[in-house]
Amino acid sequence: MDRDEFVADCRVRAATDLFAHTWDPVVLAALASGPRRRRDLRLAIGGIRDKVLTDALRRLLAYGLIDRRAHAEAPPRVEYALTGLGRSLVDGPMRALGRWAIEHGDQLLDAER
Amino acid sequence: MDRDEFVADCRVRAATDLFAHTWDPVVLAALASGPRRRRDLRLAIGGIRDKVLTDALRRLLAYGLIDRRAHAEAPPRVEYALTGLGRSLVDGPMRALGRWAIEHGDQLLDAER
DNA sequence: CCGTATCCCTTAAGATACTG
DNA sequence: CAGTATCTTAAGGGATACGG
Repeated sequence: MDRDEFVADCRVRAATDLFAHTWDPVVLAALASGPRRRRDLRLAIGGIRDKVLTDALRRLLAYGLIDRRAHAEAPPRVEYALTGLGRSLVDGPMRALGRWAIEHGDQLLDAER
Repeated sequence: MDRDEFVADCRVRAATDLFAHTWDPVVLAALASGPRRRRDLRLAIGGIRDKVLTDALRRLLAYGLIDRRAHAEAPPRVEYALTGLGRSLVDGPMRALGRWAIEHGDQLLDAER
């Protein structure tokens, strides 16, 4: 991997932007263990607003990281799940980041925000 | 790694927040090949404003990911470098993210922004 | 249950100019 | 060279209420 691939206009930049929105990685993580209904998602995450969750889901759908399945029932049932692409992101880079956080997280001086 | 370690209030969340600011990972990447003076940093990155670079450097210093060395000379010389912690982040998770981006980046539908 | 519609507030980040 | 000082704009995210 060349150094310049890392700087400014590069594909790595596009990848880090996937984490630019606070809740997006959290939603991805909540889907790591399998498909989930919207409500379960919101409860599992905790502290997320409906609007914010909607925004996050929309972005992740647009990126092709998750997909949405609506079942025509009453009451309505909608499930979200990782796509293959989303799965590869979660199992690869996100897991690596998780391991790093567990190992080095306590060294972060100002990580509270 | 437990599932709950991944969701909402967890250390992974703290880690993803490190990528929440657009230019922070770019600056880290630009320091991957070794210490750099502020000016070189700005030129290597390209398209970054002085103020924005200052903001990014301040955050990274506060997080303990980089350090700053000012040499008492004329003209002034200031060098920034990765700390051990910063190095571990760049060589680990960021590199994993880079590999993922190179492999799967073209599948991102709306990654332009 | 699954969202949408507002309103508000804060902050990132761009643009421009200037100092030690 | 290495920053600081303002100003401005856009957008993320929180709070609350309502609609299909």
